[in-house]
Amino acid sequence: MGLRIFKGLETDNAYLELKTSLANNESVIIVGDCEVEYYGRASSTLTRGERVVMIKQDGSILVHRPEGYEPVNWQPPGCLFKVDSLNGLLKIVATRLSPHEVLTISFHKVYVMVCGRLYDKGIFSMHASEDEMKEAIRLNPSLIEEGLRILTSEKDLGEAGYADFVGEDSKGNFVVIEIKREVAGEEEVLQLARYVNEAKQRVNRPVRGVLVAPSLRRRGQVLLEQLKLEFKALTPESCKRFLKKVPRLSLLEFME
Amino acid sequence: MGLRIFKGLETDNAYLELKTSLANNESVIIVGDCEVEYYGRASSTLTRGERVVMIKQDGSILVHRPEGYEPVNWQPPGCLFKVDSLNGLLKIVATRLSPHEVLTISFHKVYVMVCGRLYDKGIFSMHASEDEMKEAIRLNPSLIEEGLRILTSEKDLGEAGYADFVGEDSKGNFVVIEIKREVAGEEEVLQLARYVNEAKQRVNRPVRGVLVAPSLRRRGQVLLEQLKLEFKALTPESCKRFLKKVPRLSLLEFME
DNA sequence: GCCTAGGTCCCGTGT
DNA sequence: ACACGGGGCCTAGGC
Repeated sequence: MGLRIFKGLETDNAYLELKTSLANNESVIIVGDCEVEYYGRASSTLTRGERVVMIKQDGSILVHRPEGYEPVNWQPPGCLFKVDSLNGLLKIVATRLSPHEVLTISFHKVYVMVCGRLYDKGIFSMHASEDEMKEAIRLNPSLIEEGLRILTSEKDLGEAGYADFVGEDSKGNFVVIEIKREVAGEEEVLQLARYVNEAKQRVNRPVRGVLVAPSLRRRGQVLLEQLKLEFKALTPESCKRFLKKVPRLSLLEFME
Repeated sequence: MGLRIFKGLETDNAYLELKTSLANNESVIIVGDCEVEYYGRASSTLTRGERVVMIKQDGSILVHRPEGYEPVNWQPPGCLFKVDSLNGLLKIVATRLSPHEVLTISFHKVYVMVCGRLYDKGIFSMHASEDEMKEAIRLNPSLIEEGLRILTSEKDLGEAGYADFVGEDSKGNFVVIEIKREVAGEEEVLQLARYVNEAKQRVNRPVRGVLVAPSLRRRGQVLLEQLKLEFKALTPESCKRFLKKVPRLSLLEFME
């Protein structure tokens, strides 16, 4: 690791180092006293204060205040950087082309600057998402109801969108299934209703619609009853527990 | 500024410094080689790689890979930290109480560590959001239609939620107005429909519903027609241009 | 480019 | 605590 670390740099020296770093596509962290302006979909100003600015190798940039999860200002990956040194200020202009947005950071003081390429080939894997619920249901449709058979996943229903699953119940009814990892509401019921209506026009037999989620909000319950749809409570945790018990294909194999 | 900066610390020394920093409620930035685990609403693992970890004064923590706008793992403000040094590893455990979630970061190597309190009393101000559209419309309802009068803003419509505005047109009809800063869709039409239905039960005269947004998606258009609601195209930019021309009260004065 | 759908979304606000 | 609405949301996938 060849990180270059600078303490208490004058802004004009910081400018030179930063220019080199950006030319070499390095990551840069700057801690210092700055002000920030943004113009684009919205616009904002932030007066002077001490912050952490992170520039990443993919052309993203974040301005972090000493509190809060979110960056106060930022630019997503792929933006263009221009740096300048004038009147004792280190100026960083990060421009995004589409939509056209400009972020300008002006450092009055640079306390610390860390420059260097970071090597990260680590593998990130996530679990207990909607995908895991889908896999569990595919392997064991009786998690939703006894006798259910899954026919297709991610069924294209044209204008209506994509149903998570379509299947068939023990009585031969067509079943459209929409799965949510979290508590569902009106929006999710409406989504299912679209799929069911579309399916009714395509299938020459009774069509049921089942919303699968950990729970359903009051408004969603009202709409669900009006539209004569059904709800089945199921949590990602219970799906995960089920998957643990079953020797199974990997998610990747499932996807192909 | 009294930032403490450490290069190439052994993990056990990093542990001691980090413990002191957290006890003093300082911000900490660590650049190093680490692995990460998360368990909570979902769960994830991330194998070894070089990353930037930021701990903030409000108890939030972010793990940033060298690419991407978003942190790969994180914990929002208010979490509890526990640090440990064992087997040559610096271990940081950040726990959130509700929902119960645990983030564990294990550093194999610490390249740089920066510790210190940051002072940021800067003032952040945002413009051209939905609020600015509302203010422009309030000052000049004819941006929506000639002869419109605004009666109240944020009218409480009980179960149905809050309409952005209610007003009265030149023919004495009651008008419910929903404003969106961005392209609107089905969801926004549905929201307006709720407000209109609620208003109809409360007002003893014809009720119109107008959705105001830069544009309306196809699906939204269909639903809008079905529900006999109306759409008026208006962009935040045009509202901003209007506001610039008018000497006006501040947003704060408007809010009271 | 637009549109759809999801997220450990986060965040404020109100009940 | 839950629910609802908003965000410069961001991100990924399809067309």
